[in-house]
Amino acid sequence: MANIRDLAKEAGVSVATVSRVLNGYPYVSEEKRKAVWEAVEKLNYTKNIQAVHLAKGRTAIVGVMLPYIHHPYFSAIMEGISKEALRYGYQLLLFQTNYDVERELEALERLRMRQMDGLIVCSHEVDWEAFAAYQGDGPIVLCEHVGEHDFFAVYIDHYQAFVQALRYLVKKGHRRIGYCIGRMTGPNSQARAAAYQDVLREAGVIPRRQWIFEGCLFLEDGKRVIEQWVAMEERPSALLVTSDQVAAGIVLQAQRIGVRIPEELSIIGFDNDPLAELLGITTVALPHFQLGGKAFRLIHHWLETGNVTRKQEELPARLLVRDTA
Amino acid sequence: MANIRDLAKEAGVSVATVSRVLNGYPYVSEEKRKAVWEAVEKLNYTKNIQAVHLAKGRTAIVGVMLPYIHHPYFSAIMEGISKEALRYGYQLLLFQTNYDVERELEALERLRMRQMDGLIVCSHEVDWEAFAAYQGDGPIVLCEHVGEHDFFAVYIDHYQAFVQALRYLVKKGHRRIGYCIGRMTGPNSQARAAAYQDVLREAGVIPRRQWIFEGCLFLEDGKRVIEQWVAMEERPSALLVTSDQVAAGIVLQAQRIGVRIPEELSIIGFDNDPLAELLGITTVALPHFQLGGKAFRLIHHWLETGNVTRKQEELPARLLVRDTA
DNA sequence: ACTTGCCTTGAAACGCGTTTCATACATTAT
DNA sequence: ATAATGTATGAAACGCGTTTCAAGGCAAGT
Repeated sequence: MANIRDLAKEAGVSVATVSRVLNGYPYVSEEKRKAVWEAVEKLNYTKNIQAVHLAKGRTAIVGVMLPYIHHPYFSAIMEGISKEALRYGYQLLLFQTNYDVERELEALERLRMRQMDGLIVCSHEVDWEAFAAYQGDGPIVLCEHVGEHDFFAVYIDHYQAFVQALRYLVKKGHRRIGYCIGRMTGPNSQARAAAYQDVLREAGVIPRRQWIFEGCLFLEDGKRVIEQWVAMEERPSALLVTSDQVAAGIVLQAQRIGVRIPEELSIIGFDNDPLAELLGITTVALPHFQLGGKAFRLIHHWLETGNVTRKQEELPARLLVRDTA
Repeated sequence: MANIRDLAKEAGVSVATVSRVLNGYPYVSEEKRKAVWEAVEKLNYTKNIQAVHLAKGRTAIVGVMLPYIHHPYFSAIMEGISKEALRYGYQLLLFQTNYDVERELEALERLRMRQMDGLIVCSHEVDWEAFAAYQGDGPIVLCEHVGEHDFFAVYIDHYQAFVQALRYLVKKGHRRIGYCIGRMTGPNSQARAAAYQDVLREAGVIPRRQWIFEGCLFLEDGKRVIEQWVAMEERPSALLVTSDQVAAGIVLQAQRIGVRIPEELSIIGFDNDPLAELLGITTVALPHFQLGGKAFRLIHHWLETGNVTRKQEELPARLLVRDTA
């Protein structure tokens, strides 16, 4: 593989001049410019991007940490990130963590090793101190509510979103309300748990632990939930379901086994997945795609200018009433 | 940021010795080894991975080219790739192309620039010559049927899969058969088109151009298809739908607008998405996850050993008869 | 005629970890 | 005692593009 020095020799100029030509800098005579391009052609030269990265000290790569890519929620955020990254000529490095703390730390470690210029965290399990420890190593932007923690983030106010949906159910007369969630830890989940406690207390209802269904991420989980629900002695009359995929699973399986929705069980999903629309599922619409886009733009702006105006940005969620609640 | 020379000075050894310690090579006295680790601690040193990449000439990064990540088909392949990549300590660089030839070429160009050690192509639009032109720049593995073309690939035989499903429909008495597909170009699509021609001709039926629905990728497209179907004068009695997402869209919308499936219209999906299972959609199960895993293992083996035993590997597809056909 | 300023150009340093090669000493085999 | 091995260690080269700095040339300004 030819390198820049071979080019210089071939074109009869210095490496500095070659570099200038290759990068389109001014102050090179037309004659030498031509000679360099001819050498490029002749030697079939291509830049070694690794050398560029080392020399420049930056890579134009942003890392994306997420638990699973094969989930509409995360792939939608990713799509949003990806679109913007493309626009600004950045590459994306994927860190699929499966919520394994080891892997999350590995991603942070890679930031510190300068494998990428910044990191977007879609969701995490590792504690806040870990992020704090890597703050000096490059921009980190979260796609989750960070509360009191001093991080850069673009997020949906899941507390408010949950409150909104819960109040709607309460107003409709529901008192036995439960919810389905992916996991109990994580900032989004905790905000939701808080909202659940608060609204139910406000309505004078005692929240029940067994009305919270954990591990609800995929369609199949919805099937499981409705089957558990059927087997319960005291059943909730309404469920908030933090993923439309799961909500769809519930609705479809309910239909199969003859549970009437919303008469016997009201369902409010989250995301506004096309599936929810098609099934007429009442849902809280969340702007995942924009979330990803904004997260990228935030980190990009940070990288390019070195400073950021807003540390945090909140995106709206809105309840779309359809047929299931 | 401290570098390896600072470490050497601090520990009172040479850079070569530091490198040996950092990489766990033998032939370093316990004493110096300790001194180096202490210096690492004291100076809070971390390797600059860019320098490692340049020095080693490899990055342990594999690129993945796909049109959209926000689609179950591709995100499932990605998940398979990702799982294996993690296992072997590789990073993944995402190239989302949207089937834009420019972007596909950009990915290939990055391979040539050595941004990554190899490239996995999940689906592409660019012509075969383009790939051929980059063959010397690193391992390229396709996740599509490559036919006569001399590339490395792991794929599902879509011709056979289509034949299988079509013959089933023919045997069931269908003569007016159509299909839904993402796009007409691309090797998988062409294999399917060929199968469609062949089986219909074999059954003595004339294939009709208007019974082929293009641009079918997402759930919403299914909705569109069934609406078009209703408006047709001569309707097919059965549709092969190359994505369960689309098939689900068809089935659900059909249910809404009162089209009886399979009585009025039989549907066979592809993928065996959980959604298909839940909806009882007859489908051709495709092992996407394994496909991704095998693609990664193939490229990995190639990278590590420099040679490959098999150039191509075929994965099976099998028809799962459920309720819609 | 002389200063100021812009255009061109190249040598050399820089970013930083890896690897090769030579050297020096301590063992073990003959 | 001598040759043959093995262990330990550092200097220097290497991978390769970018960037700084100094210098020479030339035209416009005074």
